[in-house]
Amino acid sequence: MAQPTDDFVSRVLDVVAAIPAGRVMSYGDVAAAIGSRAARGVGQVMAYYGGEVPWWRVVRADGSLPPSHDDEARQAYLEEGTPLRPSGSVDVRKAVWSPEDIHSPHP
DNA sequence: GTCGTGACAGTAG
DNA sequence: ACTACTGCCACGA
Repeated sequence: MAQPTDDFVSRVLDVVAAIPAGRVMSYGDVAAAIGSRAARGVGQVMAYYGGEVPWWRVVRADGSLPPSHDDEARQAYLEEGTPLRPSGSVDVRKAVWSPEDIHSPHP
């Protein structure tokens, strides 16, 4: 049954799973991509179902990594080649991705 | 059925 | 730079 959980979760997982390697999306961006502002809801979905999607490609609006998993995420960025900043965060300026950017104007 | 909490965002002071 | 409030969603007690 399409409970509110499965519906919201399905959309979040779908968007997160659609993020290509080397790119990242902020919680608010993911929420906006599914037509909601539940940045918090997205984080909750990650906490419960994040094991099924590249949660490390989801970062905070300022590019900061999750306080509890920044170490894992940072390692993944090195493997994916995500633009990192000397501050230890992601260069959101270049790594921010959007479902409409699938065309990738220019790498 | 209400309250509190959490991998958040944005604005205001 | 910081804290505080609000908005949104789901889960646990």
